[in-house]
Amino acid sequence: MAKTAEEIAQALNVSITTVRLVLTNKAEQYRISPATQKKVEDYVAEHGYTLNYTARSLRMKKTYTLGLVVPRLSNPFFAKLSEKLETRCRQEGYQLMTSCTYGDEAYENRLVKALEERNVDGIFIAPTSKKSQEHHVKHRKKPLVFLDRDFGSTLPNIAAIVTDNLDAGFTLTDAMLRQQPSPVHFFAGNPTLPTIVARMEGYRQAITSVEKRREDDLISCSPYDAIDDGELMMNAFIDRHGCTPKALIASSLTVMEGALFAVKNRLGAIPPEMNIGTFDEYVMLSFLTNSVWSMRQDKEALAANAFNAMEEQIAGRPKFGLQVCRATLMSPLS
Amino acid sequence: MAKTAEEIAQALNVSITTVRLVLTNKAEQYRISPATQKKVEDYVAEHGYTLNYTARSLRMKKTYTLGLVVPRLSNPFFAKLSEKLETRCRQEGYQLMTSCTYGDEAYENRLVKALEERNVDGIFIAPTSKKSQEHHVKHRKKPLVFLDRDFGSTLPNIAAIVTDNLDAGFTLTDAMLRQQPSPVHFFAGNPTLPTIVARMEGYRQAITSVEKRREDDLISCSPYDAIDDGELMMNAFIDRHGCTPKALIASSLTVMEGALFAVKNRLGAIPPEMNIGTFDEYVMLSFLTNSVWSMRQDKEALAANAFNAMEEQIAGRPKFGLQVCRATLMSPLS
DNA sequence: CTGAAAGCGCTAACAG
DNA sequence: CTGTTAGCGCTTTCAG
Repeated sequence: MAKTAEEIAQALNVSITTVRLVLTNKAEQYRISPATQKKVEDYVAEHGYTLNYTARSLRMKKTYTLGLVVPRLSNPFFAKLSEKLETRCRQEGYQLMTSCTYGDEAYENRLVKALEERNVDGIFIAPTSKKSQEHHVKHRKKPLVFLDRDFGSTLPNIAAIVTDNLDAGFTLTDAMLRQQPSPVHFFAGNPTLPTIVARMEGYRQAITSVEKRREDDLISCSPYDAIDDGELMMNAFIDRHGCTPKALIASSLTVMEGALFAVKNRLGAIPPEMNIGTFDEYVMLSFLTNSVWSMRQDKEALAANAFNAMEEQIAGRPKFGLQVCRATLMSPLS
Repeated sequence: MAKTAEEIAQALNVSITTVRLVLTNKAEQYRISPATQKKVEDYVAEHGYTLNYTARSLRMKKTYTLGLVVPRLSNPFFAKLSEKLETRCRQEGYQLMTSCTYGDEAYENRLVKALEERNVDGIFIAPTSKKSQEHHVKHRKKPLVFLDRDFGSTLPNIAAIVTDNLDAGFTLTDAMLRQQPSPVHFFAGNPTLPTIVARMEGYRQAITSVEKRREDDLISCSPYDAIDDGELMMNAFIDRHGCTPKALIASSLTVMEGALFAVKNRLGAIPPEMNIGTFDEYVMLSFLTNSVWSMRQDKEALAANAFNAMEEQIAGRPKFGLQVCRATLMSPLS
């Protein structure tokens, strides 16, 4: 068991201060005699010393701990994002505490409260709804950075880092239309999410230039962004049209998984001529014989920008506003 | 900003203890007068109060925080596992701090040290190597539970929760052989990992009953359990045999991803007649036209057992030893 | 160069 | 029923 500074001091018959000075590498600065320095160092080398962050935090009112609240880690996008963010935080000496909301507002609020009680220095949140986002800004006692989602609250002083989903939606749709001009359908899971709204809007902008059809024929919606929703939409589609879409964009990887799952169940296989477009790429999608377009979100940049925004807020010079990261098109041709 | 107990006491002209008693719901027990009780409650209702866990932790020498150290969250298995574990911890009032090692021993040790400094009450680890596992048990100052991997250290008093990988390897191989008796190949990423060793051993037991071939012809190995390794093994296989395996088991989902990626790159598509077997199932794999067998690990049970083991250690009545959870076969027929 | 002391907000024990 | 006190291990400030 590593000792506390006081224990070391007693064992060595020097004052606590002296010990601390060498432990915090201020020995030179305070010109501790090399002899005592060595004494302490040797003792530590043998018995070890681990700084007690709890005590330190209490005194300094700073825990070097940050919170991250995401919908679910089983979503590969959030898994990757939190991986990146954790690495970045650690580089700067911060521990990250990650929790999942499962899309439950009330639970999300409890998570945030739990993090505040733990005196985290700040919290990253991918909020579930506009309501929950506003709840957080209204009750915030800590630096707050919204990640991936910003519901465009009317409240001021919000820092949010998101992907340029409108551009992503447009670019994706446009690329698919170049390949095959016939209808490209869109399955939207939870159309209240700003990410989805933006992607749909990009889709619309690209589609209306070539297609005059009523949107109802092209866009399916489902209340949640879960695998079941993708399944439901696909089943409804097949029931109605008697076939799978010629080309399909899903609003998220999860929805695409549900949709393809339904196809596989109904038809026994995924028709290879069905063109697929999605956000949040995942290797396995490319194993299909289908042509797959996907927008790769820049998780690295999202994490880096989010951390920077957090650091600035912690330092007391917050830079509020929306920061946008671009996604890049992964096309089946390249 | 929520007040501290002392601030409330001053504002209300009662003693700190009185305030704390009602805050900790011990008002009844100590028969605080309803009047003062109400006074405090009203004040809290208006101004709020958030318990300072840092101070509490310092005093109680207990943080209600646990650490989790895994190779990477971008591995869907660990993402799901940490999701389950986080939920379970929270149910019991614990916060979980998750970090990724990226398979780096030195970094892993630093992560554990960082968690100890934060005074976590215990640490879950999926260790990178036998060496790192032994390092942790040797230097442990906290309850320790190994997750998913146990290198079978000779040191005593280890608690580990793992999947029955030998059985999983056997069951998987056996099922595939029933379908198609010709050679079933095995791609092993990082054959020093106990999970992989056990899966290979299960494979061997199943295979030797029907096949007399030299193992070299059937098993490929690569030093790491990463996507590149799967790719390398597949490329080598194709170079040597001029074709893809008739049936392939990969030691992990990651390796399978790499292998299929190589196939797709070399041949333009995954030959549909290639039978696929893997551990750690993932929906998307089932979208292939290939027959896919997979062993579904019981992440729920792993998380629950790990948490229980941790709780027992924290309570001072450790139950050491290996706890095994069974995986279930997902066959293409069902 | 080294030492002493205050105090972060809480819990626990004891004193009225 | 309510109040006082010590002390968790650290940082910070002031005194030698």
